[in-house]
Amino acid sequence: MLSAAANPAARFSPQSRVAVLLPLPLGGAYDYRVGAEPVGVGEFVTVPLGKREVIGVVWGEGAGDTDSARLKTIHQRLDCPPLPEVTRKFVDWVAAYTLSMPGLVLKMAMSVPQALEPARALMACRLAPTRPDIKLTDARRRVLETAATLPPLPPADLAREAGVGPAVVKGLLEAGALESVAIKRPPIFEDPDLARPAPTLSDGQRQAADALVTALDKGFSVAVIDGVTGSGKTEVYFEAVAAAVAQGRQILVLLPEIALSAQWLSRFRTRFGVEPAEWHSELSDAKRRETWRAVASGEAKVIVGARSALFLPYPALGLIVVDEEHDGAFKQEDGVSYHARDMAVVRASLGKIPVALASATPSLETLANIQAGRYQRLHLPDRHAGASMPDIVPVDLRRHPPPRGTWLSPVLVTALEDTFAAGEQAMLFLNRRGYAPLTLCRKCGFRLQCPHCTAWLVEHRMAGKLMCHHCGFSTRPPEKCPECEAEDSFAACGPGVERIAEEAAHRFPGARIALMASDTITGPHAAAEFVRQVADHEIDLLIGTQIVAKGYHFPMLTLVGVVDSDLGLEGGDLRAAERTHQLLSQVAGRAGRAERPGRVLLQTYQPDHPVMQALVSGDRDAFIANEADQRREAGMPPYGRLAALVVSGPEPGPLDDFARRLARAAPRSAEFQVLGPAPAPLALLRGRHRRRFLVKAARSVNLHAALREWLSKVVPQGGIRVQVDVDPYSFF
DNA sequence: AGCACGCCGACT
DNA sequence: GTCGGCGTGCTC
Repeated sequence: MLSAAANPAARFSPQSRVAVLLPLPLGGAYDYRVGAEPVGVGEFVTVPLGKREVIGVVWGEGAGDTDSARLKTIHQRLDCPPLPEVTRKFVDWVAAYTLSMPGLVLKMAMSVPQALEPARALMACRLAPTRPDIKLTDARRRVLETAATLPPLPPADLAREAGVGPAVVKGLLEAGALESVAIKRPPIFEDPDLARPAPTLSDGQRQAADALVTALDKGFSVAVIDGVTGSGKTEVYFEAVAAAVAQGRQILVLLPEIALSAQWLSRFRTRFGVEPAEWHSELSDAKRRETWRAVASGEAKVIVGARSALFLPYPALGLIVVDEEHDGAFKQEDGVSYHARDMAVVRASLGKIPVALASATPSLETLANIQAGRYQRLHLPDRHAGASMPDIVPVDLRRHPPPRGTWLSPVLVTALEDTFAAGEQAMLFLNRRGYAPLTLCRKCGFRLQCPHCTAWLVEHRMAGKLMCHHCGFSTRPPEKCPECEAEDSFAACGPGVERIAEEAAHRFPGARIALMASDTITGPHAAAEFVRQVADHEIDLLIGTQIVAKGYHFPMLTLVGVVDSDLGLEGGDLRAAERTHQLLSQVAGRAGRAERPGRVLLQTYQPDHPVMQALVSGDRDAFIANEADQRREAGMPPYGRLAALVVSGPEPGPLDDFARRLARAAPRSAEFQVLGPAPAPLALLRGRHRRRFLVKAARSVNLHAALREWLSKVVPQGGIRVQVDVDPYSFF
């Protein structure tokens, strides 16, 4: 009855041939011979590969296409929970969808190799059965008394309990008065406390929360929590989190930038009394290892993470929440390029569980899915606790221009003065790091450019550097112009946040000003400290880039000024208008979140642009409907499909030859259009030349099959690489 | 990803 | 004459 394929817990007997997937960029799983010990599908094993030994996962029956004489034997089975079937399916699915090597996707699910070693037992001290004849000091007596009354403790804990230094415990261990025993490691992550009182929800919130809770028992579904900033989306999904925990399931909450989400964590702590497990790129190796194990064993119940947390080996995942689902940070661009929101939906579907997408400005993709009836919309129309929506006003820079050499219009300056006079806080938003985006020579017009990229060097005056925002290149400002050798001839062009801070400091000498940008915030702690300073009103004016737009809640913040509302509209990329609308809505949502009404001033040269009009009127739905119509007519996502193909290489000549050959091999039809090759928007990036193709396909064609077929026809060589991005977001 | 093999510059 | 630079290629 039970064939290997039908039985998810298939085991393979000694000497049989199995496929082992290795976390390496290889075309697929490799076949190995099972050793003396049988192995099960999903189990972690070590295998020989060339001269070394690597950890892999038993992926299924061997393919059998390798000569059995060449087959090597599995070395050993590792003693840790097998990779769950749904995780394996997910790895395969993502690899197929993104056209990337399955091993690279597996790597995302494995994190650190040490995580797979058996957990080291924790050493603890207790009284030895017989006390040797030793000199008893006060400190030693305290330690022995403490050890007699408490269960065995690790040396450091015992020393702390006894109020002595660690050396005393060490001395007693060596003297034989204490002995060490192995104890079970205490759980690292405590279960959320469900007995804590839940906040009172509004009727709208209650309905949405009930819908999410009901969905927990009904298999796969997608719900969209669509509510304006301040409408209490987090409280709503916390109810579903609580219900899922009560069922003994695990919950994954994806945030766009976990390292900057101190406020989210404190809300979680308030609601559930414990810390959730965190997963993001800045975890230390030790933390990463113990978190991975706690997820794999089921000990960690609630995991909050960045997009990579999707690939953790959850044995009992019951709910996924994607907060700020519209956020571009969910799209991974390098390596395996995937959109975490879309993959979260896939993961939920494979796991037959519900997923909730939350946003004040849902993406067009998500809204299209609501319209098509695939996703259920849970609408929260009002700000809770009586707060009203901020008043959004455009400031026409043609009519109220800032004085020469400055960037704040008199209208905005007056509003800021009024705000400070009323004892309230303000925020200025400009999505541009550094002092000035471009530096040029006044004598000859030479522009300082990155030597490795097609990009200007951005002056960071506080750091005393010129930096490339694409590759990290940084240099001291040159003494004289590299072109005409003129001295002191450099002029900063345009504003960055540092320059706005300079202007504000000059304009409002009494105001306490803080600058917040990704390069001035060095980690979660710095971000938390910043947030605290603003929340405690130690800051009057917060000036920042994108990161101030995130879900912070500052009750005294009543004025938001957007320095350059038109910035995101440049470049004419597909999502420019949608993205600008989302970003500015988010920024605007920072104003007036408590009982004080908020005001938002949008400095713009295009007050009639549909994006500005939509923000001013608050009619998001009309704006989106119009965007959707345009996309539909152009056959663009979500109504048509896109893939970007970037070919890169060290030399432009051979690269162009290769690109031309690729172009000639392209299948072309009305349903599958290939545009390019064209120089990629960054024609030179990190020293590599880049050319780009754009594939525009109708939903009716099998995009993946066509791409695979196409790419198989031309083999890159000479250091040339082909990178595929299915559903590209940014066009860089 | 590693680790090999392989072909051109500064050392004993 | 060798030691060693990292470019290309393979690993079941």
